[in-house]
Amino acid sequence: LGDQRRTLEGARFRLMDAPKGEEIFHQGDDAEAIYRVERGCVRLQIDGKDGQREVIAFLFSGEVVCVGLETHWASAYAVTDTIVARISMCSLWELISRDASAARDLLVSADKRLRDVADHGLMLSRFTARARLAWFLQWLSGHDGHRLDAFDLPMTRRDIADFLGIAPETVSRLFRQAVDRGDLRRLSGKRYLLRSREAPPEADKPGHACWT
Amino acid sequence: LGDQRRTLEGARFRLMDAPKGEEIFHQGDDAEAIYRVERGCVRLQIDGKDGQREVIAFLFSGEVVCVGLETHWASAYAVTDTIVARISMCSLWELISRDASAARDLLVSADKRLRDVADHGLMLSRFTARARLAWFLQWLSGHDGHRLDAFDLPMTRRDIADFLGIAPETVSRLFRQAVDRGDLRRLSGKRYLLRSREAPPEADKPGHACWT
DNA sequence: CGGCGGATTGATAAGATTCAAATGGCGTGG
DNA sequence: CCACGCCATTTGAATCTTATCAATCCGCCG
Repeated sequence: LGDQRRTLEGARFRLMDAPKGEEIFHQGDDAEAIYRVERGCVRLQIDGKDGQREVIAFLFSGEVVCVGLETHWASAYAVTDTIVARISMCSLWELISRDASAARDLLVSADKRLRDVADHGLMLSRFTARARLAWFLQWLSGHDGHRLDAFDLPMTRRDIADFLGIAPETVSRLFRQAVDRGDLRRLSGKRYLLRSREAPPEADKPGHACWT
Repeated sequence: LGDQRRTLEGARFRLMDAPKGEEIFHQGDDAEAIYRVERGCVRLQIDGKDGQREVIAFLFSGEVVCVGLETHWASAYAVTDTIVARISMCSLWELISRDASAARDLLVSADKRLRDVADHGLMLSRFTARARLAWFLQWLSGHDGHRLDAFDLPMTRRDIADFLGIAPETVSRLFRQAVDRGDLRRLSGKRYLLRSREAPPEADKPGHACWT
């Protein structure tokens, strides 16, 4: 969907439905398959010991879901109604031994995920709460349908909070601030519009350099 | 060194020295090779725009250094005097097309790294500064020479701070507290000893459940 | 022996969390 | 179709952790 050639094209797979909120697999389960998101949004998360959880990533169409080749070390949930392509491990290994370029594609995909997670870590290390939300919204607005910067926010405040490493209340407050400031507008329901970040560079007036 | 069979055994490589502090490769450079640490300690980091940086990981003997298959999206530095095996990209692709199990090993290694980085993110999301240091010390004490829990701390306070996402001053304060509390002992120079975390479970006396 | 950079320590302030309460939206069932 | 109830979200106030700034100390290397 969109990509010229999808990762793992050529592998045997089975399409599966996952209604909103449903668990696709759970941390600790045997990894019997890997998945590719065909439609919708998937949330990857690690559950800590004290009920705390970290949302590692939100995945959209075309992205490969692979967190553990023997045992899943994270859980996957459908954020919206979702369709995933399930590729069993034996299909996967079969493909790899048959087609070296598939192995390469998979490595590239794994490296991309690693990079994303590392960037996520950079955000978690050093960003202020406000910068975190800005980072998230700008990332998201580049992903979805992105017609004229409008985008959907299918995930809950809690999901966002656990992704950004801040409290849900803080997320809420920052949303209000962003709207009040005019950086964010709510169009309807879950649909939002982010003020273009390529604001004219002559905007030297103090107050917000880029609202990050 | 230690592993039954090393990842990427069978690939052509060249051993290279990297004296303490030296850069092995830099973020943004073309990825001409991947590396395997043979001896010493390597630090992976991402440099942010404002001079801020995130230390993604510290790597020890046997671990594969791969952050970017076309362009390095992170930098690698020698924390101690280090020897790395340099495996050029063409050797790598050649190996993969020749030996599917090598591809599998590499995927497993990439997945392990991803898991580590995701765990790192969990720490960055939710842990208090004190829990971060505990997490770090316990991880490190399981890695190094680990004779009787004694271990080396080759990295600077600044490195640790950037790895844990806290200020160097905070790291310093927490070290003092851990030593005062008796959880950590300095043996000599960079050598430390961590109090066994398997403290008798009958230790119900309030004060420190596990000092995390 | 001197000097330089990393490490420590202290005081202060800012940011975010926490707890608690009120509000709102959404789906369900009447 | 509307009313109800539940759960997510919002809002407020107090608190606490940690960052920041600045000064000093220490260890190491030349």
